Amino acid sequence: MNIGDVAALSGLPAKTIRYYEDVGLVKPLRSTNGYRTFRESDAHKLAFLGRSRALGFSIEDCRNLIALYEDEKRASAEVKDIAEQHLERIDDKIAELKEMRATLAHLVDACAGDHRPDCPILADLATKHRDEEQLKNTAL
Amino acid sequence: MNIGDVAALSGLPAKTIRYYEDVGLVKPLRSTNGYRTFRESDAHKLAFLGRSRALGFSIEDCRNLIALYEDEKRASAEVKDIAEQHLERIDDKIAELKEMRATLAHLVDACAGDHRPDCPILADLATKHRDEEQLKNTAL
DNA sequence: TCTAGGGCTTCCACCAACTGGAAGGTCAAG
DNA sequence: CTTGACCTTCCAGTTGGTGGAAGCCCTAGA
Repeated sequence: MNIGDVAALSGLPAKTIRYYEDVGLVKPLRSTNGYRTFRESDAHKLAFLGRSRALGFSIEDCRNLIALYEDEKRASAEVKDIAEQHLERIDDKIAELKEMRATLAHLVDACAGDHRPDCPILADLATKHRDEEQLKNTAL
Repeated sequence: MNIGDVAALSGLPAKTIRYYEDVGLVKPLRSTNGYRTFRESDAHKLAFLGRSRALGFSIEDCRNLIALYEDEKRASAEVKDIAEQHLERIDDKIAELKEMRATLAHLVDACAGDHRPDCPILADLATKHRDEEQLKNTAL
C-alpha cells in the first residue's frame, strides 16, 4: 500500500502519516522507487492512532498505548492508568472552560450591545479582581 | 517602572510581557540604559491583557478588545460581538471534551485494570467504528 | 514516443502563545 | 571591587500538525 491508500483507509491526511513516521509512531518499508510501503499492520496501527487522537490522547500517550497494544503480556492496569490520567486532564479542562464560560456569559448578558460606548465587559476586564496575583503578593 | 515591577503588578511573567511587546500589544519606553520603562497606562493595559487571556481570549481578540477599550466612541455591540464569538468557541470546546469524556469514561469503567492483558480500552481503539472516515468514503 | 496528470518524495516555514536558557550589560549594596 | 539581582537580546523548543515549493515516478492517452 502507498501512502494515499493507507490515508484513505485510516482517514488520516498523508501529511499526518508522514509526521507520524517522523516521530517514530509508524515505520513503513520503502520500495525501490523510494515510496513508503505500508503493511496491513501499519494501516491498522494508523487507524488505532486516529482513534486515540480523536479521544484526545497526546502523541506520547499514543506511543505508550501502541506499545501496550503490541505487548501480549501487558497488564490492563497500565492502559487504564493512562486513560484515567487523560480523563482527569479532560475533566480539568472542562472545569476550566466552564468557569470561563460562566464569567463570560455573565458579562455578555450584562452588555447592552448597542451603539453606545458603555460596556460592562470592558469595564470588568479593566478592573482589578480580588483574587489576582498582584494582590496575593501584597497580602503576604 | 521596570519590567520586574510591572510583572509583579500585573501578575504576568516578564518573558510574557516582552513577548507582548514583540507582538505589539504594549509599547513601553526605553531608558538610557536600554531598560524598558513602563508607564501607569502600560501596567494597566497589561493587567487588562492578563484578565482577557485568563478568560481565554486569543491575542488577536485582545488586540481588538484593547483598541475598543481605548476608543471612547466604540459601540458596546462590537465588544459584545467578540465576546459572544468567544463564548461560542468555548461552548464548542466544552461539547467536544464532554463527548471525549463520555467515551473515555465508559471505556475506563469497562476495564478491570488488573494484571491481566485483556483490555476493553485497547480493544475499542483497535476496532473500526461505524462512523469513521474511511467508511464514509466507501458508503458513497 | 511524447506528454499530461496524478501521486510520491524531501525540506523548509509557519501556526499560538509562550518558556527556557545562554551570553552579556547595569546597578546598588557591602 | 565584587557579588548578586536585574535587565538586555537572541535562539531554540514546545504540540501536532499544515502549506507550499521543487522535483522524481508512473501510467494512460494521442
